[in-house]
Formats: sequence, structure tokens, C-alpha cells
Amino acid sequence: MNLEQELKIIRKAVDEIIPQEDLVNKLIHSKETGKPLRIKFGIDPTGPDVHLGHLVPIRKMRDFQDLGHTGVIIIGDFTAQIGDPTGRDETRPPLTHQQVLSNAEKFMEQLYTILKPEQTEVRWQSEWFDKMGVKDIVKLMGNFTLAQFMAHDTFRNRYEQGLPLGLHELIYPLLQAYDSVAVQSDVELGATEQKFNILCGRDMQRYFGQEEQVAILTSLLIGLDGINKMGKSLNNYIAVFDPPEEKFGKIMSIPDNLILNYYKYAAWADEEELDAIQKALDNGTNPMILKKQLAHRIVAFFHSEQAADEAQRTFEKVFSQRELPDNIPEYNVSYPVMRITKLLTESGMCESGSEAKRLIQAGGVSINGEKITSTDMDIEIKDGMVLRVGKRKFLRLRKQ
RNA sequence: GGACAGGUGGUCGAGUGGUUAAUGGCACUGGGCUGUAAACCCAGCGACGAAAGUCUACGGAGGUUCGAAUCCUUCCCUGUCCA
Repeated sequence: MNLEQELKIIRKAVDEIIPQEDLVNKLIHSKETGKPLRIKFGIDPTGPDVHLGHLVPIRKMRDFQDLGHTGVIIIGDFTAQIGDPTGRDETRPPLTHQQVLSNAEKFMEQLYTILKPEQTEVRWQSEWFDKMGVKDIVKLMGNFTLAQFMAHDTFRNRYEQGLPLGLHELIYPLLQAYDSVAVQSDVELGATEQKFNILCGRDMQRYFGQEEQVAILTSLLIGLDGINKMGKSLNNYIAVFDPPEEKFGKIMSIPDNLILNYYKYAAWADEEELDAIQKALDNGTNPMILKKQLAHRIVAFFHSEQAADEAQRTFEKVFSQRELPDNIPEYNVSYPVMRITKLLTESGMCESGSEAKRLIQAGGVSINGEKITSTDMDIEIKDGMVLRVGKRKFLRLRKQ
């Protein structure tokens, strides 16, 4: 493969490459010496869930692996254990080493749905930071100035708006920057919001006499709400661990104007495909059809063709034809007669009795297709009864 | 260290002694219409209870009062300005 072709792959679905020349030089050098480039990406193991937003840069890492380079995943166990108290009201409790370990393990398992394990190097931040003392940290800090940080939007905005800005937050970019030194990174991947941190990495490497890494910034994947970036805190994400039906449904619920965006960043469609989709949209094709194809494709990627077919069938059954899905979870009821509110809470369909009541009053609860109209109804349990809450929660009751 | 301004439910933001579980917006949930899209309409939005009702909540802890998110004391936290 020639350089042009490689660059085409690398540039696909990428927002910005800083600086372009360095990348070209590194690629040429790597070709000449036969030494693979080291492609860094840092993860924050605060929780075990990986969502599609995380996978945008990971996918890029895979592209590099396909070109023979090495992916270096940095697990931010050091920073995770300090605990980031950014949310003012509740200080996030620092994670224990054990938690970080188990999170990281689950995380990697999910990343390997995309990455090639034999070309992936997993490194822990604590490998180098545990050895460092205050002296070393202060030294790192001395390489940067306040003005540099205030030039950064996030910091400046918060400062200007009179919002609290913890000093430790200023140190995080430095730690991330030093990671690049520690693993001798050639390229660091990240979402556009990581621009500052990744560029700090370049400065840091320069101070340590290393060749500077190239920043490759991928676009943020917009969440299901169509407004904010996909993220855990807003609960607008599609997780790798979501079951096929769930993924399918979530994709169907994205706003129409996100279709192209998802094809590009969540389904990794190439230029030609994107053009075709754009054309279809312009021609007035029902966006629903394109969304179904998108959903099918994404589910097939993570599970299988077959799972995608099934998810689609379930979707059409439940939402288009308003019938029951094929697979309904079952629940063993231990009493012959139960009050409806009790049944809803005991079975886990509702969080609290109040919620159950609300849903009933709103007309969102039915048994075998019959709406429950009263909150104090006693239900005589019959084996195989189907309890439905809202549009998408079903439960088949089993009598013991 | 000093002066000042603040801390209210997922969020923003009213409320400054008594129908205040706390106006309103956003978010969210359910229903209607649909394509689990958008827009729109209706309803809900602390917990327990079949209900009456009870409990818990306005940064933390005390206090005044028949009664406090509202007044007082103290502590914690945030911001602004001065040094």
C-alpha cells in the first residue's frame, strides 16, 4: 500500500490532524525502518461500560493496526484513584485499586471487539506515576504557564463564568501529557475535546527530548438526544454490552439529522456509502428505512447478522405491528393473587410503588393487552400472563 | 487575613416566618399522533400507603418560634474584590 492510500485510511472520519507533516514523516520513517508507530489512547476506568462514543477513536486505532502499527492503551488508574471531584455537590469517591482493575478488564474486553489483541499494548499509568515524587511533579508543572492554560476554552470559560476550577484539574493534562513521554507515543488519538491535553503531550515530549507525537482528533459522537455528546452522565448512550434489541431500538430513536453522523462515526461507512445515503435522504427516502439499515448494520457488527435480523424483526413486531416480541423475560410469581403495584415493584418493572402508581394512572401498564385502570387492583396470576409497562418493557409471568 | 455575594429537588431558577412536597423553564417518564424521528397535545415527575394520611427534603450541626427553605449561632463549601 502506498503512502497516499494509507493517508486516506487514516484521514477517514477524522476531524483534525496536527500537524499533518509530522504524520507523513513518521509514516515514511516507519516504512523505512520497519518500526511500527506507537498509537496512544488513554481510557478512564471510572466505570465498566464502553459506549459507541468511546469507539470512535478506538476504531481509528484499529485502522492503524491494520496498517501494521501498535496500539497503546493507557489505563488511567492513577488519576482514577485520586478521584475527580469536579461535580461540586458530591465528591466522587476515589476508586479502589480492585475496582479499577475490574473496570479495566471489562473495558478491554469490549475494546477487543475492535482492536487486535496481538497488536495492542496495555499500559498502566501507575507504572510510572507511582515512582514519581512531589519533586518530579512540580518539575513537570514548571514546564507550563498559567497563560497556556487560560488560553484553553474550557478553563477560561469556567474561570470567566465564576465557576470553581480545581487546581488538580490543571494537573490532569500534565499527567496525560507525561503518559506520552512514558510510552514514547508517536500518535495520540482522542476526541476533539482532547485537543489541549494531546497538544500538551507534544510540549512535554519536547521537554524530555523526545520526538513529538501527532494529534489525531476524532469527532464527538452525538448522543441519543441529538444534542449532547454521547456520555454516561447524560444517559444518552448505546453501550457495547447492550443486547441487540436494545441497540437496535436506541438507534431507531436517534433524530433524523443524525443519520449521516452515525453512519460515519458509529458504522464507519466510507465516502461512497455516505454519498449514497445523502442522496437517498435528498431524494425523500423515508429516513426510517435508512435508520433500520443503520441499526441492522451496527447490531450485526457487534453481534451477528442473525442477531441483527432478529432484533429488526422484534422491533417491527413490537413497534410497527404492536405485537408482543418473541423473547420476553420471565418472572416467577410466588403468590396466586397480587396487588398490581406490588407486582410491578417486586418484579423490578418499577422502582417504587409511587412510580408504579404513576404509570398506572398514566395508562402505561397493561396485562395481556388490557390496560390497568386502577392502582388497587388485585391480579389473579395466570401462568403465561404478559405484563407490559410503557412501550418497551415486557414480562411474562410464571406461576410456580 | 479583610470586605461583599452566594449554596433550593436531575439541572437552571423563584420563594425571605404559616394551604410550600416547595412557582416556572429545561430534562425525564407515561399517554395521544407517528417512523420508539421531529413538531404538537394531555398527564405525571420524593418515599410509604387501597385510601385517609404519615415520613423525608431547601449545604452540615445546633437554636428561636405554636410554626423555619425563610430569623439567630456555628461550621463547611463556592465566587468577586482588596492585600
